[in-house]
Amino acid sequence: MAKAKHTTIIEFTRKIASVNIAYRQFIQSKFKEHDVDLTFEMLQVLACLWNQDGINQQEIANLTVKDKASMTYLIDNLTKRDLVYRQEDENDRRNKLVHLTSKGKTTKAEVQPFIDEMYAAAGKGLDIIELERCMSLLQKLEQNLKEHI
Amino acid sequence: MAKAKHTTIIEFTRKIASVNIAYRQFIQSKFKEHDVDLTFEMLQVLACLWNQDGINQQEIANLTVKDKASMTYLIDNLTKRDLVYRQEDENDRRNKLVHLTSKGKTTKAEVQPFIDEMYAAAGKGLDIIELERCMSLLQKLEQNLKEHI
DNA sequence: ATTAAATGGTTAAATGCTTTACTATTTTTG
DNA sequence: CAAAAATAGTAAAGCATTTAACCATTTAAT
Repeated sequence: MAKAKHTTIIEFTRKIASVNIAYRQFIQSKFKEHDVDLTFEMLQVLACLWNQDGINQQEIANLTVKDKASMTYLIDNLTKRDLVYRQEDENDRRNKLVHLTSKGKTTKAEVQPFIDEMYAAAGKGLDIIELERCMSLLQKLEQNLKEHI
Repeated sequence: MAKAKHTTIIEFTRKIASVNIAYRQFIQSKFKEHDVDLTFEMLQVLACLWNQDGINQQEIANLTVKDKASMTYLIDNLTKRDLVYRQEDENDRRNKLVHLTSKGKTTKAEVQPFIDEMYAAAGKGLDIIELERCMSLLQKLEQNLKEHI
């Protein structure tokens, strides 16, 4: 690979990591400011359920790009906080369906504004066409990495 | 914000997270395949030192986009494995300069090929101009998030 | 010059991630 | 149908991250 391109890829990789961290810090900072006692990961899980309640742990893991073992741990913690509960799936007893408690449901009203704010802030001044072009490049890059493992 | 754009940003955000994970899994998979007993995070630190030995912990933290507390922990772990050692900076005694041991240096030859392979795989078929355009969009997005915290 | 502020590092606690091994259940295959 | 493979979830151990409080040292302000 040409030196210039190699250097560009290295910078690009670092930028992806730092953007990822910026998202996380945005939410953590808003939550701290407003005394919301939730981690970024818990929020990711809750957001899936606000969109569709009663999906199973593996489905949540896929949506949040996490491991099923991490998901067990996260659902445990959310259960301790009385935000969700597990229910066995009668149609396929391997599955545990995850449901929001009433507290889990009301939490949405409390935190959704911060999520909307995050997306609004992130996209400020960005062109949707550019975003889509960039996303398709990211898609190719991800596919490249997965193909060469 | 228009609905289409909001949806695009949400997808975009998820794609950034999944690309980040793809990088990590690429390295973890190569390391496992070749019995290299290093985590992704340890590699990030070592790669900084292979590039420039003897920088301080905060500099490594900045380069790897990590917290200084995480850095203390990582340097502790790398020290236990006899890959690096700390040295007090005589010019500014707040700093600890981190140096590679001889084992830390020889590890580079073992591992650098996988890193090069990762960047080569990632960039395959991608245009450098596109990469730079995408990177500048990511830069704006990151700046947006930081400004609205 | 002295005080206040900033910087670099450490520690501890709580949370999260990853790997491996394991159980239970369902689906595929021969 | 029975054996094998795949899928969903759990558990434990080791590693990583975040926050907050805390030192030590250096720099800035007056």
